[in-house]
Amino acid sequence: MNINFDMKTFVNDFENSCQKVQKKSFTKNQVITSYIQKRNQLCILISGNADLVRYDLNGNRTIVEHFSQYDVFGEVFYTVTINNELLVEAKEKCEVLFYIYDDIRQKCKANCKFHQTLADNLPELILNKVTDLNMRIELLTKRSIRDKLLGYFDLISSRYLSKSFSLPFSLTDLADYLSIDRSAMMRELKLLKEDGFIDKTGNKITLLYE
Amino acid sequence: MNINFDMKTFVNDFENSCQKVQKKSFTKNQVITSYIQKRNQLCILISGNADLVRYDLNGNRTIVEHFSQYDVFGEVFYTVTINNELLVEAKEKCEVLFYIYDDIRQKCKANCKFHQTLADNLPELILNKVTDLNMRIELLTKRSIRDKLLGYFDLISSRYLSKSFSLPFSLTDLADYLSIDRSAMMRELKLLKEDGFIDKTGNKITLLYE
DNA sequence: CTTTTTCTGTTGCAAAAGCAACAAATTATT
DNA sequence: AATAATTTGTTGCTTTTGCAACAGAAAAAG
Repeated sequence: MNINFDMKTFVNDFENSCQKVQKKSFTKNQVITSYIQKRNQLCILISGNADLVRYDLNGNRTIVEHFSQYDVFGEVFYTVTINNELLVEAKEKCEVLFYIYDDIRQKCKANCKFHQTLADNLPELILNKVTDLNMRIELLTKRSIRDKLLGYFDLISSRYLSKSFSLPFSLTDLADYLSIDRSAMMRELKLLKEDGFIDKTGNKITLLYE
Repeated sequence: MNINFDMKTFVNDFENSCQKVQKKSFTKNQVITSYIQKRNQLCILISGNADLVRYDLNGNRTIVEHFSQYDVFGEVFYTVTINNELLVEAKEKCEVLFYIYDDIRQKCKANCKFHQTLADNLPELILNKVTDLNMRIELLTKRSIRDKLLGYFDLISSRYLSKSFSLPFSLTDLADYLSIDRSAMMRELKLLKEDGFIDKTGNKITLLYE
């Protein structure tokens, strides 16, 4: 991320933005946006957290991405296919800014600073998403449930700079995020405990290795 | 992609670029670049095709991405972790342009048009990568080998606008790309044939449904 | 043109993961 | 505070996937 760009300051300056940017609030379980056709929407999550969820034809649910404060999402990042339904669902009370991508790229007519700042920092913003997605791919390409779990725990651990952390997901959601069966995952968690790799109380995990 | 930006024209104009951009050639199986530390490298594949390959601690090989003409890759897109070795390997004779990302973003001192054009189109370039990665994630989150294969075939089919196509991979590589066991994949391909979903001769596939 | 190497196709067996079903615990709702 | 809904934890059984090994085909190298 460009060191001159601070999302917090940027977002707090919303009052000075132009009319084209919309700010909306959502309550738990509400659909923030659905990816249906090319709408060129770019969204910034100001508060709360939300999931990008896909429901496929077999009825499987996948949590494609998990968003928390200042994460960026929206249909610009996606080539929508016919076989799935893609929704961003609020997991709790959320506030979201909605942009039209073209207003960022092809210069907002109002020529406002708010759009301009975002345009200037767009490459880094999207680049961050690329590295996130690459980490996600690294997780998904792991061959066993055990490796997926340990890989995910390592990620969270290094993010929180601690061997002990609470999962940002329910265990049910974690299984949908790692794209594995929940009961098989529970079994593996138990084995990881028994084998002395982790400690687990509720959704609090402690890594016992390294 | 911005309609004003044509990668082919851009790349052919290389002779007029500044000194900072390097053009290198590679032969089959050579390592084009390895992702080791933050080197802020951005590369454009001018000709040939190459794979981004990861070797993990268990000795598993994963083809993280497959690159063909005008694809963009490099360490800027990756937060490198300790547990893997990431290499871009030429699958055949390749020509590659090497940029330093900072020269694109923080304006090349020579102020050359070549860097500037890329800077202007950087968001779309990176955005294309995001949508590619999202498609990749969609494949990897499929729950069975069968669904991964069919999902991949659909992708190629829609890219070539034909129900019949040659795979851009060897079957060995395809398994590493889908992150599944090769022999299990071969078995599933046979079943797909027997069940009348596909026809297959060598690495030429024909989809028999829809 | 011959040899070496890599890739394909196949199989039996073992291990891992998925499915279904249920009780207990926890969290939401009225 | 009582009830409903969701999540957690568990298990037996089934299915899928992975592993290992090998022969034949194809491709690359000498």
